Amino acid sequence: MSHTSGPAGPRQAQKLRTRQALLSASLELLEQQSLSGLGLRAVTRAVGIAPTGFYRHFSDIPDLGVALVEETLDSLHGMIAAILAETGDSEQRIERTVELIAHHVAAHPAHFRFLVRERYGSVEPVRKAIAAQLELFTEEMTRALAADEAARDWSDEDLRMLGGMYVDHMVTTAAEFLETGSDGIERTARTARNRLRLVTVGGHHWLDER
Amino acid sequence: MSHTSGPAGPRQAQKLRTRQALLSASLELLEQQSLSGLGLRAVTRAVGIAPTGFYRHFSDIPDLGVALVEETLDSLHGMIAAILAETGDSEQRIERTVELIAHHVAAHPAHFRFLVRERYGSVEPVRKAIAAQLELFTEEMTRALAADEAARDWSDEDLRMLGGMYVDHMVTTAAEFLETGSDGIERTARTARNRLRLVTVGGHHWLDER
DNA sequence: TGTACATCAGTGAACGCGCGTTCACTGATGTAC
DNA sequence: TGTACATCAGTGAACGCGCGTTCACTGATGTAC
Repeated sequence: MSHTSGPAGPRQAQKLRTRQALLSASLELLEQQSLSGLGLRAVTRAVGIAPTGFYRHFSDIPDLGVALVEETLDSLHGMIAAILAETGDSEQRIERTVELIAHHVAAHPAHFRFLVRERYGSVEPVRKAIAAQLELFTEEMTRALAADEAARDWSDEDLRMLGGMYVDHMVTTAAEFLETGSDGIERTARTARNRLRLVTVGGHHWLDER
Repeated sequence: MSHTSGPAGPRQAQKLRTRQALLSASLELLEQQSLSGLGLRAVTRAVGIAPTGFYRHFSDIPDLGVALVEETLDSLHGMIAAILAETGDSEQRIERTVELIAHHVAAHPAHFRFLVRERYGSVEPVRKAIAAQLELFTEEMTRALAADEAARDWSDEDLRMLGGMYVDHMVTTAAEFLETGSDGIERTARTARNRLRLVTVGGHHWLDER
């Protein structure tokens, strides 16, 4: 084995491909059911390997679930980075934020469905992994807020609360886009923008009323 | 059969008691797993009747789930009524609201766990039933907000958005209380109060910035 | 009130099915010399 | 480069188990007269 990554011959590469196939087949099956109802046999059947092959990659379904969290939250991370990169006045940023959420949800519906469903699901390791990742996003969001001069007199705790509200709002909005048929998208987007506006207005006057 | 309720002899009464036992045993089992993983045999075993007895009360597990939603959301309705009945200035109402949420969650943890877990769970009829009930709460909350003179110039849509934020906040806060060990309760409560304050401040200045 | 019949909540045996896991295996890939 | 041995991703048979559902049933409760 080399220092960090090990050899990467054809065998290793094939193993990775199979692992990836297991993950994406699972994600697809999870559009219709929750992780606790997903069977190892169903997953291997979808991929086209024998049931026992599963154990070469994961010890059980919760273990696969945790791996899915990591894959899935890369999606969300990309979205957050895109949102934070937006410039312009707050109204423009609000509009772009909601557009970006709608776009990312439409591009990766299975990722978001999994995230929303398992966030409070019954598989503890997965719940924990999601909570940890959302925690990281809150920190990232909070740092971005702290860099804004409008927040120079905010306490750390208040900034974190605000960052948490934005992250929560993103997840809630993503869930609403998933539930809404294509005809309700504009109504959902309008409500999402108004909620962001309300929070922003509250933020502008936060220090006045402390 | 009489006009509305039918006869209520010992047989009917016994049937109702068994039905109730099925519902509460299910709720207890659901603290550890999600509805899609709950088995009809596990439920009847917990109650002490034969598996086939289940069908005298429900056609399947999703059907029982929908009945659970109704029972569970009576809890939430009681909480909302108590919150709306609060008087005093907004700071006092915020404090009482968070206290009431903490108290109701501690008193009916299984109800809230079920609600939070199945809200975006994989059993469609249950998801639909929860969404419909939360919709009713949003309307109730919106009517209460509309009665407040501070909201006399708000549009219906904006009031509804605000009502939805309050309902969402309650559910989110309930979920947080459930996830938090007893040592984090005060921290969770403080964050919940601050979020309510932020939304309230935003509401006070909403019309200024329109 | 007493009798004869109807209802129906709960029973228990039986079924076929898909599940997770074990085990010894195969054969292509990797490695040491 | 060639050879001999090691590794290990994927196989396939077998297992015991709990599941949901069917069916004909029992016996207490309900009802008509």
